[in-house]
Amino acid sequence: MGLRERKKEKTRLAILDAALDLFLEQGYDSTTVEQIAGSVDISPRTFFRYFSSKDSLVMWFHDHGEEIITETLRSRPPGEPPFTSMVHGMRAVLGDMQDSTPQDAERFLKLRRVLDDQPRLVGLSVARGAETERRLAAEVAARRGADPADDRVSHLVVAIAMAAVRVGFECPRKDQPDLREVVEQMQETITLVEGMMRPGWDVQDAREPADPREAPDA
Amino acid sequence: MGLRERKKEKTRLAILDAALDLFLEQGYDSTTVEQIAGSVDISPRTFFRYFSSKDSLVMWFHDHGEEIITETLRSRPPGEPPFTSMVHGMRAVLGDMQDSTPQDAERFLKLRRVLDDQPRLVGLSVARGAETERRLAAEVAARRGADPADDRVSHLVVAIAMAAVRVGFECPRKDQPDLREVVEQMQETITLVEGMMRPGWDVQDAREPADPREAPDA
DNA sequence: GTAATCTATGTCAGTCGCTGAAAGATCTCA
DNA sequence: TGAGATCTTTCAGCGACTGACATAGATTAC
Repeated sequence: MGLRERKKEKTRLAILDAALDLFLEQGYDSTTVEQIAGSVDISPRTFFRYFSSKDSLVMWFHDHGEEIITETLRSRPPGEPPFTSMVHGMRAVLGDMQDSTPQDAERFLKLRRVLDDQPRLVGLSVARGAETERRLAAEVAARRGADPADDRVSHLVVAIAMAAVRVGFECPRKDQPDLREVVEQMQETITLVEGMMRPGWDVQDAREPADPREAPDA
Repeated sequence: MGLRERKKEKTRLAILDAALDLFLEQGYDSTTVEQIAGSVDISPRTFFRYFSSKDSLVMWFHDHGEEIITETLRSRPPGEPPFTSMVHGMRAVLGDMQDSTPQDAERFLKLRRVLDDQPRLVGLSVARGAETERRLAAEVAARRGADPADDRVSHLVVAIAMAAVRVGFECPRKDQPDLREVVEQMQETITLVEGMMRPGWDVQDAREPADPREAPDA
């Protein structure tokens, strides 16, 4: 990897870090691209050469996650139930998070805080999720041998799985969770949704709101 | 209802119709607010008094649906399983669609076509869905007597239900379906997702595709 | 080591979405 | 009809984003 490449990567991360800090300081909307660019000494035009939009600053996590899930799907055994494969994909994402460098972990946590008081941005991430969903659904449909363009079951598999990840990501309400906690929360949510896939799943623990962990069957 | 009110409503619909037609003719991105305003003889500034953004032109359906679901949730018996309530809400939306005027039906179908070749816009709708989801989840959590701020099961109930509606909305690939067909598709999808909520739901009908590329393993 | 080349960056001008403020037009109602 | 509320337009301006062109720097060929 040449010196040039490394410099680019460095700039990229510098922009990201500067942006996250500014967002946390003064809010997403009141931070301009000009400011971000200014604080890493590049021109606004250059900013857009690194990130296609201000919004895309907050989507790198999503995009990375999508890659991992796609790879995982391709590597799962063909006969496996699609939802199970999706669950493996999601767990792979969580695994990747646990292996991440301290710097990456910090970025992730900052991102979470930014998204936390800006529901619109979560929305954007979800928005990109809609496209992701089509791609992943095609992937899943291919595995099931169904028509990729018109297989609602595949779409639903993906949509439900992604919903679970998102809910897990959003839910921890503690203000300064550490990475491990967030990952655990997400893991629990995935487990939760796995357990839901049977009749009555949504009643089950409504009877006992005090204690979330309860016997799996009534 | 005064003359003023009626005139406003008329303008609103005129804008909507003009916009939908322009979007279909020349694409969403290459249609400017100036053009839309021009074709109904109002100033661009006035456009923004009727619709808070260009994007919001494409969200009226979503917003309307959210209202109906919220109302429905409030009117369901307290003991009912939350997912069942959500299903009632979604069916209410479909019912409302069937009762809509021919003009509204046409608008809906045009909207569908616009969204069809602009995944980003579906995304936007979904994006707003994220906020909707928080509201509805709070509603559901209240019904379950759980903490509205931190109840993942409620979030999941809503997220999964909305995913189903969205998938049903997106999936019909026929280019010129009529309203009845779309509604039926959505209905089927809802039914489908109801049936999924048990172990193995995602394997189940993988056994009977027309062309079983894979043998269901043991 | 110098020249040729490639690529990242900066500058500039311009489009589009969107907003606040102030002035003008229109409707409503006493 | 006149007073007051409400709707619309005009205008000036911000911020995101883009294309075109020029420049500075790194890379490669000689």
